[in-house]
Amino acid sequence: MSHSSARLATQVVEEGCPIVEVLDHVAGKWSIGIIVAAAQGPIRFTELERAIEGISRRMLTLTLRRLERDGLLVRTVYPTVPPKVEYTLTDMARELHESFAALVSWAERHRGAIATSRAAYDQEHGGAQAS
Amino acid sequence: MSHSSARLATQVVEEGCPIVEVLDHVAGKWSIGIIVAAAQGPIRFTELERAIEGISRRMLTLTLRRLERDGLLVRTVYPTVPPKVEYTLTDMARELHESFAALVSWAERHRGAIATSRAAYDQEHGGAQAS
DNA sequence: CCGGATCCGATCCGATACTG
DNA sequence: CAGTATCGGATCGGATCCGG
Repeated sequence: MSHSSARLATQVVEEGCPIVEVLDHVAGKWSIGIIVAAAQGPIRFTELERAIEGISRRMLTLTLRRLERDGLLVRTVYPTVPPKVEYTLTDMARELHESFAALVSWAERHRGAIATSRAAYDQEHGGAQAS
Repeated sequence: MSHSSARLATQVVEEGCPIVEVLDHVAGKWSIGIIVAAAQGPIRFTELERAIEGISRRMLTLTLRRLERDGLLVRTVYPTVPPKVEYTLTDMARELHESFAALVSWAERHRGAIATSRAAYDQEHGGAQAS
């Protein structure tokens, strides 16, 4: 039937509705970078700040808080002077990291094709379009 | 050395910088839903609109245009009355869909734990926090 | 070193109305 | 059916200043 694909899509996406909410958190602008950067082991605030390069202190803090709240990151404070804070991925987050690695791999493999496609699209739809 | 993890993180994320730009497009609020919904075959505009349920016509159009521009979707117009437009995933997008499926699977498996973690976090950090 | 608080411009996105 | 156009609120995100 011609409906079958639409019905199936409906099911998939409706089931996914709370999922989308989860993914929106996780797919925030900086979340992927943080999780990738933290994947090799505990990492400090300043290390993250320099590692991601482009992130502001504000967004780093906010994103860390959200990831901590979602149970993806554990925050450990060492009461030393100067203070030292380490962020560690939870098991849940390490699983997620594997999917992210696949995503990053995909982006690397196809970003050339994507750029080409964009250029072609922009040229045939009035050359002045934004990113 | 204690630097090694930070150095590695820096490398990974800096290489990923143009990648983040790509992923930002792809990880837009509705992109995943559209790609998942279109994964089983060509799908029409209205079918998408009903399948995703929560998306506005405006956002559907904008997201479709962006995905088309990025070369993830092919738009086919049948000059009939009433008009009929079908959207089809490209091979590149079908690859991406596999990663998305893994992501969705992750979100399904862990959304309970995430909700629990959030509740705990909110309780011990002044109960009134937003989503 | 690791943040929190505030201001403010940029952007996203939904609601609504109109079209071929 | 498949869009486009415009408005206005909400949210994002950078800059800056302050504190433990």
